[in-house]
Amino acid sequence: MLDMYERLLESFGPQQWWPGDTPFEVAVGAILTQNTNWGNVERAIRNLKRSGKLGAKAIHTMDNAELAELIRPAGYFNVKAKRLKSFVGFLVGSHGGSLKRMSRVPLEDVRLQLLEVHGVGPETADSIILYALGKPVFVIDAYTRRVLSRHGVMEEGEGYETFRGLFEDNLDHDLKMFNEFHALFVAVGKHYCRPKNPKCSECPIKGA
DNA sequence: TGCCAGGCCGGGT
DNA sequence: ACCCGGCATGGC
Repeated sequence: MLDMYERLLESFGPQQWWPGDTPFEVAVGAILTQNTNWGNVERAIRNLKRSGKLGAKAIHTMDNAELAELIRPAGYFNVKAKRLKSFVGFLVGSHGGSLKRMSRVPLEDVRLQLLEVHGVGPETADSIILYALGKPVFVIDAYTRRVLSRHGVMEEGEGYETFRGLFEDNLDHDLKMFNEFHALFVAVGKHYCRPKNPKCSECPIKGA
């Protein structure tokens, strides 16, 4: 696994993903980007900022229709409006509206809490934990699965936890490295592992 | 022009 | 325990 990381880092360089202005913005982005191009998410976040609504209280008190209109460019705007509100409801109700406070809860505990939130599945939960809370969990996404299965490392249909275990059981739990590694899977996936356009023979991790 | 994007839920087998 | 349809905008 580690040599794969090093190859990817050498090929694509540091990705420096998701600095975001605040952890809250990062968490919102994690929900908005579900099955969605990041460029569209940025527009939605700009709309929220421009309206002064990018905050826990603002979203908590906004009605679904108004929120949906603001996040329209991110697609699935009706379902995502509900999901954002359920996440913020959880944040306010269980952690005083503060990701800082939420980050005091041990990793596996906060992970189980997030998975209870409507609209937060394993990838979104782990993206929030890694990129907004700054705790070392390994995020698995469609690219990770596809790249690994195309290179014969694991069956694509294996469960999320099986993929997560592959990394977490075989690597140091290093925040910076987990952060970069996941982002690098997205980068390599976009270049060499599109669903109907695989270019595995040119992929830098070939044979790793 | 289709195809694709940093998923998840609910209902049906 | 899986499988599938629905959700929707915007770039290439």
